[in-house]
Amino acid sequence: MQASERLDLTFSALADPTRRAILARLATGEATVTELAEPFEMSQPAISKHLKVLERAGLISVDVDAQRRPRKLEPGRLGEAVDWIERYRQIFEQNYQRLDALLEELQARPSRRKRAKK
Amino acid sequence: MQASERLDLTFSALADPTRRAILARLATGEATVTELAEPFEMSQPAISKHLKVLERAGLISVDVDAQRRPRKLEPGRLGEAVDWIERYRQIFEQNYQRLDALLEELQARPSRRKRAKK
DNA sequence: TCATTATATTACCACGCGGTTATTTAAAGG
DNA sequence: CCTTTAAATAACCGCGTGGTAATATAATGA
Repeated sequence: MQASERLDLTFSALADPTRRAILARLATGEATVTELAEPFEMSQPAISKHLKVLERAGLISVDVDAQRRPRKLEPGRLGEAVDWIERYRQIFEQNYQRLDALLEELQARPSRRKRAKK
Repeated sequence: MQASERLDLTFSALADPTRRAILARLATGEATVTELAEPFEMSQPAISKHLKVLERAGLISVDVDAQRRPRKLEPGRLGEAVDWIERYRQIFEQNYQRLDALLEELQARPSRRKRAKK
């Protein structure tokens, strides 16, 4: 799968508060569908759908234990998401440093602007 | 606004490849709607919609310069998103450490399991 | 004043998402 | 076997999203 597709799936999986709560719960250890459904005012099929979204995003994985299907967190994709964000924050910061230096220079030696700020 | 709502808006804004590309572009400096629309095979109103999503999420802000409306990156919300992810990665890592220790202990002194792995 | 440029807004459409209830599948265990 | 338990699947619904084309708004500048 393409990196961009993976980011699509990861970020849209993280965009739902129920799914974030599921991940938060799974961060403390694996859990079954019914265990995960219990704290929510929501049907079991609804939770199963959310879990499928999280699986497609590669954020969780399934084990098999009799009739149970315990889920556990798979944090690799979270890392990719953080990496994407941090990359552009860094570029921005560098740019901001330069802008800052430029502003200081302009205060020291003010000159004509290309377009007036209205 | 609630922190959870902000995360909803931030992550769903990041879930679209066009919007991520826009943010990547804005990380290198501010740009107008038409400048942003140019590299995409997409109409100007489509880009304006994407920009509105990014604004609602607080990821960008608008300046006024004559008829132009240059957008610039507002990286604070990206920080909130990273913080959320990193928090649960950390909890998971700690849990994983403990699990690791437990597994070592089990190998040293194996005992009855509660439920067979089938 | 009038044409041009930049952007926003409106109206529309197809599609996917998040939820429901009802039903089905699969394994466990008496 | 048959019942129970755990989870998945199907069918459905309302709504938001991502796109379009057409039009409106706003500021510039000749």
